[in-house]
This record gives sequence, structure tokens and C-alpha cells, in this order.
Amino acid sequence: MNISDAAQDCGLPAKTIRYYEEIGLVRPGRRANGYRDYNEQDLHKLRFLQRSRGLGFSVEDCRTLLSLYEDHNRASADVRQIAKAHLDDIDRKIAELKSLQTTLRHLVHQCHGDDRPDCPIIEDLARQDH
Amino acid sequence: MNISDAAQDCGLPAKTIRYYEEIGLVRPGRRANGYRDYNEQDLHKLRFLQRSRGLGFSVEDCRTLLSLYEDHNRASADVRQIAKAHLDDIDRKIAELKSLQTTLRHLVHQCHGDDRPDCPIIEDLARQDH
DNA sequence: CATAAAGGTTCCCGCAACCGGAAGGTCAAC
DNA sequence: GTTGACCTTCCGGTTGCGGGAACCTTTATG
Repeated sequence: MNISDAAQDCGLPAKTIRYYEEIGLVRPGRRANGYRDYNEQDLHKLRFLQRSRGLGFSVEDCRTLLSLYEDHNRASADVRQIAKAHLDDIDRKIAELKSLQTTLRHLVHQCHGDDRPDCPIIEDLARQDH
Repeated sequence: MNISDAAQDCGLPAKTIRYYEEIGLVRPGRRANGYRDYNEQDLHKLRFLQRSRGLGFSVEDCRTLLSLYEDHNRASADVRQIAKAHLDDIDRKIAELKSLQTTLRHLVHQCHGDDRPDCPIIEDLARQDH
């Protein structure tokens, strides 16, 4: 199967698939003409990567997850630990963003947004006591 | 004022301050020996940048905000529009992250995380029907 | 059958916003 | 005078690709 069909199948751009090969994640065979040739196992991996990346795992996490996926003697604790760390990261990011959201919401709400220069947002940004 | 004192004052790393100069945000004067010399106006700008970046505005947004800050004929609508767009962006990011959070929370919760290979997380990542 | 379009290949640059570190000049203190 | 703490510029790396050039192969069409 050619790369564009594989891309269609797994939902990843061809560029991304080539990149994953370059960093050693999925190495398809090659035809006589040099074209990449994806078999069913390659496609499984690509779909796995698509899904993992879609859940926000870093590419390096995906590499580890993929090796655990293929390791039938894995400990589920290893998988769980990666997922838990990622979840904690997301929790932190959400908390940060919510804090920004609150501040910005107040500022945007206070600014009348007309053609006068008077602006609580700028005033806040220029305040000395942060 | 030397760069490390300026850094101390505004709360930005010296590396960052040099970078901001390189991209034309804050251009301090130079002493005879070539050292950067920050005056009170430069410090104001740096503090403004520190605060704006801290609220998550992109450096390019900060550039615009800084020019509005210095433009006493600005329209507050221009400031508000930037802040509003940024806020919308944050709202979207929070929504995305919350969705991931929900999914990951379920998966992490379902995995017992022991030394057996049986793992709902891996099974989900390997599922065909996403 | 010739040719054009659509696919494939490699390679290299660019993004955002810096950080780390090397090589070298300057300054204050002991 | 020399040590150490500054300062300078420059170069490379980060994450995860995307865009595009230059070139080859396959397929469709007149």
C-alpha cells in the first residue's frame, strides 16, 4: 500500500508518516521503485500513533506506548504511569489556562472597546505591582 | 542599568531580554564598553512585556499591545479585540484539554496498573474504530 | 505513442520563543 | 596580577511537523 493510501487509512498526513519513519517509529518495506509499502502491521501502528497523538501524548511517549503495545509481557502499570503523568500535565495546563481565562475575562469585560484611548486592559498591563 | 539588574527588576531572564531586543521590542542604549544600558522607559516596556507574556499573549500580540500602550491616541477597541481573540483562543484550548482530560481520566481509572499485560489504555489506543 | 498530470522520493528551510553553552572582552575586588 | 563575576556575540537545539524545490515513476489521456 502506497503512502497516500496509508495516510487516508490512518488519518495522518503523508508528511507526518514520513517523519515517523525518519525518527524510527514505523518502518515500512520498500518496493523495487523505492516507494514505501505499508502492510497491515504498519497500518496498525500508524493508527495507534494517530490515536495516541490525538490524546495529546508526546511523540516520545508514543514511542514508549508503541513498544508496550507490541510487548505482550508488558506491565499495565507502565502504561498507566505514562497516561497518569500525561493526565496530571493536562490538569496543570487546564488550571493555568483557567486562571488566565478569569483574568482576561474581567479585563475584556471592563473595557468598553470604543474609539477612545481609555483602556483598563492596557492599564493593567502597565501596572507596576504584579 | 545593566542587563542583569534589568532582568531582576522586570522578572525576565537576561536571555529573553536580549531576544526581545533582537526582534526589535526593546532597544536599550549602549555604554562605551558595549554593555546594554536600560533606562526607566525601557524598564517600563520590559515589565509590560513580562505581564503581557504572563497572560499568554504571543510575542507578536505583545508587539502590537506595546505600540498601543505607547500610542496615546489609540482606540480601546483595538486593545480589546486582541484580548478578546486571545480569550477565545484560551476558551477553545480549555475545551480541548477538558475533552482529553475526560477520556484519559476514564482510561487511567479503568487500568489496574499492576504487573500483568492486560491494559484498557493500550486496548483503547489500538482500537480500530476511532 | 507522446505527453501531461498525479503520484512518489530526498533534502533543506522555517516556525515560536526562547535556553544552553562556547569563545572572548570588561570590570571590581583582593 | 589574577580571580571571578559580569558582559558581548554567535551557534545549535528544542517539538512536530509543513512548505516547497528538484527530480523520478506511474497512470491517464489525446
